[in-house]
Amino acid sequence: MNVVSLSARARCQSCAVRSSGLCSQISDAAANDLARSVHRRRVAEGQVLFGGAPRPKTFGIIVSGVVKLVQAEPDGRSQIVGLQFPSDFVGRPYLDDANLMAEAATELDLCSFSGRIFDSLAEAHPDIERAVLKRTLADLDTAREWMFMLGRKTAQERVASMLVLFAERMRGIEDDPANTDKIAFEMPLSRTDFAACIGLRLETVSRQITSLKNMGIIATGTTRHMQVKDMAALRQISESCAG
Amino acid sequence: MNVVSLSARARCQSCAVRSSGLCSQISDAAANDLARSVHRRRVAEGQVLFGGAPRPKTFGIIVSGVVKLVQAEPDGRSQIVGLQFPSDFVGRPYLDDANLMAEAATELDLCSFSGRIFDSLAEAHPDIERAVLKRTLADLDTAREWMFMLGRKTAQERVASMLVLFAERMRGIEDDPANTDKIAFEMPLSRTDFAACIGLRLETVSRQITSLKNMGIIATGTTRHMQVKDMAALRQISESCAG
DNA sequence: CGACATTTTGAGAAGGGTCAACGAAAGTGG
DNA sequence: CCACTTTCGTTGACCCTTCTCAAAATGTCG
Repeated sequence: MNVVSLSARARCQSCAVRSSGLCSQISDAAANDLARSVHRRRVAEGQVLFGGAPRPKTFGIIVSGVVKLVQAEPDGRSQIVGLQFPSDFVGRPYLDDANLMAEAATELDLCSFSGRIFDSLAEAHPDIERAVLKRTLADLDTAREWMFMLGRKTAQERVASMLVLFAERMRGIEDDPANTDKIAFEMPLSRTDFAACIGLRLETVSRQITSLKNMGIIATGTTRHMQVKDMAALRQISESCAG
Repeated sequence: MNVVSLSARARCQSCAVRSSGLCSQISDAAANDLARSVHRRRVAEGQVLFGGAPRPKTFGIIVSGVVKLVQAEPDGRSQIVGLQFPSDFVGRPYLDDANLMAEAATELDLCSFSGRIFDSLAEAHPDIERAVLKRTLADLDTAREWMFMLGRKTAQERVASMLVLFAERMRGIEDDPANTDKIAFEMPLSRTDFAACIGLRLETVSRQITSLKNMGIIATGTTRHMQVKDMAALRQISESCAG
């Protein structure tokens, strides 16, 4: 069994999120058990991880890509209430029917496991539950800052805030970390999804992006390519639109 | 020590939230340890439980009253991002400086304990941590439904939603549970706080309440007294304002 | 009863929504 | 490889909801 567990863990050595994922915050014993139960899989953009009718109910840690959490109502309105990035945990423990849908916003690499396996691991290793608790508390903090944005910020502040978020979480693909003022990245979301994140219509988002371009703070190449030219200015706008 | 723990637990027998609080969802051993560490106290309206500068950092379970969680920015704007009612857990484990403030919206009865005690109890009893995890996940679900409201609902839907929430959580003081269509209760929040919950100005809230009164769906006595005359209609409005 | 805080009502302004047209990019099939 | 369709993003014009500022009304408490 040591052979199995060692080889399972060995695969983790080359994992892109080994130092920041949930798995890095638990005991070796728990990490070994987890590694043995996990499988790497690729998920196509648009695929539902949980919350859809047939309920695949996936758990996992994102290795690459972005997941959107969508709160949708029968009348067609929907709001994106969370985004999960590489190293984040995806899943809703202890509840079969969350009124919430998780969908791959981009193609994903997922280190995934089933709900049953999560339950038995949580039972055997309290430190896994503690790590999930810490992540959940952090998600709650994020959700509450997001609520401030939805309740109180202007359109321009919202767009700037979201661009700051993306710039911080999507960087590293082609950037040197030293250059913190100019950041280029691929937008993980369509304009429609972008708007659904910040509680606006896509036309409004488009206008605000144009406005930021005219101010010289950002530039866009092909549709999804975003270039922040003055991160400091963007941050300032994200906090107060007043001038 | 059994004498001590028994007498500590004995006090719980008369507690108003003994059957719904965190303490009812953990093992007897954990509940005994918790009971021994806890003290009942009364908190005045407006007092800060955590997040203020001198940082009292209270943990506790609400026995009576309402706590508001406020996300405030330096420029003066603030958004209420959560409300905690009797039997809810208050506190932010594992983080000294949440960017968030918890304040007594009404006078409170609190079954409280310190952060240090929480840490040692969590260490000794994994089931306490599991119970907190479940509460936190439920809080996250609530926050995300709230986000939908802030991002997508109209003023009238927001006011109706919040009244439904209050009606559901403030009832029981003078109501028979059989009569689910007419509910009377005391509003735990001022108009200003009410507005801060749903991302509107207080004038807009006031107008919407007037409008609901004119529709015959609610009635108000003195300022804080609210009477829902047609709960079904209120629910319907809370979900879609369309007509 | 009088002073203060809170709530309601009013009128006007503005931010963002809606509808519609246009342009750009990407997939499709010959 | 190129027309064709389809999807996605941008821009424009107009309108409606909500915000803002101001005043009146109501409630609260000494």
